[in-house]
Amino acid sequence: MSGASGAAERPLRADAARNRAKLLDIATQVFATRGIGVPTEEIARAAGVGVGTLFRHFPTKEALLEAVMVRRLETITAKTAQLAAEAEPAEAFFACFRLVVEQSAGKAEFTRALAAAGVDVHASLQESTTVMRAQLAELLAAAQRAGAVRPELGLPELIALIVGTGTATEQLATDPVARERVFDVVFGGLRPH
Amino acid sequence: MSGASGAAERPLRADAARNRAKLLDIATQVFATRGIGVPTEEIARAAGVGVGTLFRHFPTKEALLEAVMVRRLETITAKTAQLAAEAEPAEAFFACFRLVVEQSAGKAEFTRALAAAGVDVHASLQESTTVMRAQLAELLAAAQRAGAVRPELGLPELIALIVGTGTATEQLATDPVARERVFDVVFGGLRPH
Amino acid sequence: MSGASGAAERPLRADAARNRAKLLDIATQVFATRGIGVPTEEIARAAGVGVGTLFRHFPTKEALLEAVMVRRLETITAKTAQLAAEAEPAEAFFACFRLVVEQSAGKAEFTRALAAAGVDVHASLQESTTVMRAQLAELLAAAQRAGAVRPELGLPELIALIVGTGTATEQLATDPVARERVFDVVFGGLRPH
Amino acid sequence: MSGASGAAERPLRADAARNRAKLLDIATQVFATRGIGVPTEEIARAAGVGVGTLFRHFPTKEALLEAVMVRRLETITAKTAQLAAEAEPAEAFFACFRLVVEQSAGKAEFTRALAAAGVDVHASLQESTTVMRAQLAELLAAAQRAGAVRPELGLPELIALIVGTGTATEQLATDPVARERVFDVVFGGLRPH
DNA sequence: TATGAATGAGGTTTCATTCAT
DNA sequence: TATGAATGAAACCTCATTCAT
Repeated sequence: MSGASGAAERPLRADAARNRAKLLDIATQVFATRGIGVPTEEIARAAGVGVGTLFRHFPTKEALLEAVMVRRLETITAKTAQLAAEAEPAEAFFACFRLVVEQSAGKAEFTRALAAAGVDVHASLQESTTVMRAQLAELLAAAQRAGAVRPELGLPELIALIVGTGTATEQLATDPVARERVFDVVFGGLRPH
Repeated sequence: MSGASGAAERPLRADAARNRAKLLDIATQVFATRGIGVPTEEIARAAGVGVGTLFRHFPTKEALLEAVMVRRLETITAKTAQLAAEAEPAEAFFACFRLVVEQSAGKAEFTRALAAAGVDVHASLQESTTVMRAQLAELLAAAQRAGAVRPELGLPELIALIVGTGTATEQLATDPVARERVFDVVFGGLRPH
Repeated sequence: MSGASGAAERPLRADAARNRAKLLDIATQVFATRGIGVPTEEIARAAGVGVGTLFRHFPTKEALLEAVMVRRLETITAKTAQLAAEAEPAEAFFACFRLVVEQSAGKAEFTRALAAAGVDVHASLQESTTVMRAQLAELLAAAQRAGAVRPELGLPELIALIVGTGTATEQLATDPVARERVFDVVFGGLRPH
Repeated sequence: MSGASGAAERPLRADAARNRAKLLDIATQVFATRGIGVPTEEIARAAGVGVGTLFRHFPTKEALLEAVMVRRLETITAKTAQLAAEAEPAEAFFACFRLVVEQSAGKAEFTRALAAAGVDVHASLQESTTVMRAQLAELLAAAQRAGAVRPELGLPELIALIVGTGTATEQLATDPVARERVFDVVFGGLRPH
């Protein structure tokens, strides 16, 4: 398991890899803060490369967006797996819920794309979301068996709640205390009544 | 009560008024179903008028969007006021929460605009949101006095939760049962532990 | 037969019609002299309108090209029909051959497009070429019955020869005498040996 | 034979020479089948080398095109010289006419470039065409002296007819019989009436 | 020397907004 | 006043050519 999940087809030259990474980083950030409407050229400029380079790496704006989302999902899934392995079911469930929410927070469009996940995505993205869904399903089931979460809750609702909580906390970016109270409410509601 | 909230400058000829109303109706619907990215021309065509007419009534695309939101907010505020007057504090609070969520549901862009409410809106929208915020603040306070809602919850969190719940239910559009479970969770969490 | 062949779907405002015509004229000329590679914007500028106007009338560069060709074909077919009606079979055949060649002369790309006629064209162009082919077939048959043209010649060869003669005369643009000798050769070869 | 026609500046390493040859072969073929619009990169890929290598050998896309044409002309000139030496004037003339046409057939862009020959070409191409023109002039004169070709025909018309016949036969690629009839017509027309 | 990543000018097309009819 | 044609600033994307590896 030495190769990371993204496993490039060919080794990719050092500078090319650097550029690709830089582009993904910048795009993630720019899409998050300014929405997916930003001109491709601006992302290229922010990354310090020409448009041509961007389009060599991501042949389409949509492809760039997808790559951003895939990478983000992969990061989350990796952290989730770790958390799930290390903690008790109940603790793991809530920690992961918070993790996913926080990783997506501030990235409105991304959140929306995650929302559309089950619907019409391309192969690579499909794959990433499938992994994440499987993880969440497992965490949920374990937490329910442990009596820490309402037994009637299904996976779709869980995902909807995660996305919703992301939207909610996004608006409270400047007020950590209020954000914590939002988690209190949602987590409180998730526990058996 | 001749001067409605929008304060009409001049009486507006009958057909002009009809056009304006039609445009608002169509725009509400089109923005909701196809996103705010739709060409202005398409909205005009759907409303059966020329683009010129549209721009005569709303000097900017943004102005149209704002008008759509203002009208929606006004509708909601009116219904909220009615509910608040007719029901017990606790009942009124939850009914209004659900009302606002459902009125915004399926209108992702609108939800986001509502989210941005406290930040950078234009005068007319500012006014509408202020009214709504006042209503919600009152409902919240009353419900808390009645012991039906956690006492530590503030208005910002409440609004964030409404918006978040809107996002969440939006994704469960086809599954009313799941949607109801989302409300169960959120409402459960809102009550004192 | 009051309506011209092009029969606009809707009356089209006076200025719009003027612009459309101007664009077609300019495009015909520019494509002819500089090839189909010229930027669309240049055609718009030459016609004294903005790019937007060009694209309102012809939603695609290809559409513009097609329109240019259709109009040219229609002009030719009309003149051909007149010639065919007025002259004896032999005379008509050769006059039309020359007419088609000369109308296409100097328009290399157009000639090539005409060449591709039977192959992959869009509806409107298909229609125009079909008419022209029918005319040529009739002229050829009549001339052959009159003993003025080799009896074994088929329509495909005739068209190929027209296109080829067009290419040939195009190169002799500055030397009318030489061009006439090319016609002598081809016409001589067309007659029964 | 160290100084080949192109006058190699330096001996050129064996692999470099192989690459150059491969590039010319592939380019000839690709330009012929897909037009001169194909991206340079595609030609490089088809030849199994990087773009950099292509541009080392041919500093410009135009230079590559020119090299392709020069080589083609050289091939034709060589074959023409052989034919001219081996056959009677009349036979040689018609055989060479057909040869030139067929060597250019299916290479529309090339034909056009040949057509532009007398006009604005670069040195190396100029040279090649000059040789070919001299050969054709000689063949024509001999055939006219032998009474096999109309005496009034000049070199420009001959070249125009060759190019035109090339265009004509190109369109009949799938019908050898029709193509033969085109030659019958042109050859018939070339003979004294 | 060969490679292919990077560059960026330029091409086509869209769309908010203005203005002649 | 209503219409929809005209406008032109961008947006996305391609490709000849350069240059680091």
